[in-house]
Amino acid sequence: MELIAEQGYSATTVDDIAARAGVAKGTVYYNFQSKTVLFEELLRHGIGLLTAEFRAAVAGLPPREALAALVRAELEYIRRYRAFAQLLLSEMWRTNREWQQTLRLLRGEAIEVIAETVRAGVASGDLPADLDVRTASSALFGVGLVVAVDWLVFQPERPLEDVEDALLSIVRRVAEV
Amino acid sequence: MELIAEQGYSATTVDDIAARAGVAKGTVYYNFQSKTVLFEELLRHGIGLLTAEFRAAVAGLPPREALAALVRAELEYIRRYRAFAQLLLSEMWRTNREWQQTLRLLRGEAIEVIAETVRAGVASGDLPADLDVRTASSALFGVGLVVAVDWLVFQPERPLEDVEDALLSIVRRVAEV
Amino acid sequence: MELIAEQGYSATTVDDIAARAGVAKGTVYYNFQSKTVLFEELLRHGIGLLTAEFRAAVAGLPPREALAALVRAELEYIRRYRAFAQLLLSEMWRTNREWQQTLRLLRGEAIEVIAETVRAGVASGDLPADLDVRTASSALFGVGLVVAVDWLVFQPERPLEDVEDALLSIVRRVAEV
Amino acid sequence: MELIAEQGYSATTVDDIAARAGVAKGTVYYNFQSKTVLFEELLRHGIGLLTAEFRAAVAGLPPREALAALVRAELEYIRRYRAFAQLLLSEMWRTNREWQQTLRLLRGEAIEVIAETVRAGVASGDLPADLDVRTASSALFGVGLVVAVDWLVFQPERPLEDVEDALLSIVRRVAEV
DNA sequence: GATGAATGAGGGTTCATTCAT
DNA sequence: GATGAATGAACCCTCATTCAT
Repeated sequence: MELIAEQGYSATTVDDIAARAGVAKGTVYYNFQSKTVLFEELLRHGIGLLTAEFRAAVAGLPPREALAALVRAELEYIRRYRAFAQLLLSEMWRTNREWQQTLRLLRGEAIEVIAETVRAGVASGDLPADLDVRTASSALFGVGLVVAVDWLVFQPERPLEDVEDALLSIVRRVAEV
Repeated sequence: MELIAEQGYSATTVDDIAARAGVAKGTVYYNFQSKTVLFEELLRHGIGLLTAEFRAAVAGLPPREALAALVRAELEYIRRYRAFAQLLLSEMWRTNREWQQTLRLLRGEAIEVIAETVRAGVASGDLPADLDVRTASSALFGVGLVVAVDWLVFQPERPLEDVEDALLSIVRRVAEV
Repeated sequence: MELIAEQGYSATTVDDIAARAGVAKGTVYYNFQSKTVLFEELLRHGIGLLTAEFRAAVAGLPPREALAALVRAELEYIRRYRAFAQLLLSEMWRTNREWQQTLRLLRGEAIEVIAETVRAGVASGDLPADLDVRTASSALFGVGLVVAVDWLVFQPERPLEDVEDALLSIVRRVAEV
Repeated sequence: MELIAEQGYSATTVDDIAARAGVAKGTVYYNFQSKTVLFEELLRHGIGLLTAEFRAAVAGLPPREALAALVRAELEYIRRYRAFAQLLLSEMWRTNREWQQTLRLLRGEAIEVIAETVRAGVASGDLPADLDVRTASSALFGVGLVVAVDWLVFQPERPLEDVEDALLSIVRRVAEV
């Protein structure tokens, strides 16, 4: 995960992976069908973690607070797994890739947590009735990713709290009934 | 441009490029120092086009209208050069790439147009005084990219006008003094 | 070794080497870092052999006999590894080559055996006191090489013993106190 | 000549040659059938020069003095065209080269001048009667080349006069009736 | 369960040569 | 007489994958 997240998929060789894992190259193939499958499982692991944190963040909170909690959870995740976040940003909107299917599925699972929150908010009247659930959810996910990574890459001296404030204030305005 | 934008840098071979261009492989190397340089010139060309359209869009407009015009110009550009936009989204926030230097420079030129507009708006009082110019400009650029590409990739049936409306309304709210 | 010695470094492709060795091309690269490194190891092997035979030839002999033994050892070596000797003659005095460093080192080791003999002879008074050790050693090495190879290439019908006699008589005259 | 002598045949591209000559690449092919032919003419020119100097050196001298003059002429030539001499040393005893035929011919012409001197000396009784003309001539030529170049490459700090003295004294002893 | 030597398809790059202008 | 854009064969090298042990 460290290697591929830092260097990218193509730049990371199976030799590298085996060496970092402290096993022989054959062992990688003993445990994974192919490099592609290994990468898919990496994506599964990484996005699964994010989805789990999304779930933990919203647990028991009312819609508007849950929304804020999701933003915080995403930023926190990106801060902790910065390289993986960059990887996601690179791969998420690409087409013609072998693992595209898998990635869409995983993206769907993560966004579904956001969607549930939005859906509940719309139903309870806490969020605007004309808010398109699917659109709002995926936009929130994507915007959080790009804004946070942009900050990390191009303005690393700034504290991530600033991003959080900016994003939360925007979300709040958009979420106003 | 079509090939690399569609398949990505590594997946596109120089053979592919030569074949698509209808020339021999040697001809590619007669015109470009290396595959990397070719890609850099591709980036230069593509982002140069965007920068030019940014400049054309804001010409003579007052700050708030210029901001809206920039959003429209970016979306229009992404609609027209969809594959290139995906490429940008994939490469813009990666590190450890040979063309990173070039990309950062070009990104800076494009964002500078946005920054000039924001700066003028803050100076004239049309935009909030506490708006951080650098941050706001790069965020606007990034958000437009990810939201539009997300739409194109995951909800292609929706008209791009919806994205435009959504983005413009957000920008307007954030830009309120 | 046969291939490179016969055709030269550039004219011998890695494909050739793999084919002659009866392995796949990748196998060559699994065992050698690069074609250059392979060639360096070839030089190391070949010159190492010569150095070893030099050492064996002089073992226990008094200076003047040792000198004659060295000439005989060199000629015998050239006869046995004719192609390699030609290779040495071609590469030894070239500059601007990647393996130059390696070659100089190996040359130094081989010549050092000769030098030890000459030095001992000068010290014991068996050889002229004004003989420059370094010069005499490298000249002896080079002359043996060029005279023997010249004979092999341009007058192959002549027995090598003639060269031996000629060289030994010259060495003896020069070595006279 | 400068380029090929310094970098070697393979390392010098036709582009290099054209650039150094200040003409277009096509012009090189307008004047020379191929790179090989160009190299052959280079050899012809370079060795022709040496042959001419040999002829000039021996003109009118008695055999033993002519022999000494030849040694001096060869060394002087090597000093002046050092890179070309290294090139000769590299190519002269190689086999399986395209220009081998040409090179042998040219070598023959140069050595013939030496041979004429030796032959005359043997006939007149100035040189030992049992001296093999062909062998002696080619050996003198080769030894001069390798000893002088060795000196230039491995002991460049020493004056070439030392080599001259050493070679002349050897030649004199060998030439003693 | 684990290994690592071996593979070979495929990639980027070079460069002598050609030929229309 | 001269040019230089275009060529394509050939080269060195990489690396995901296999398989006998």
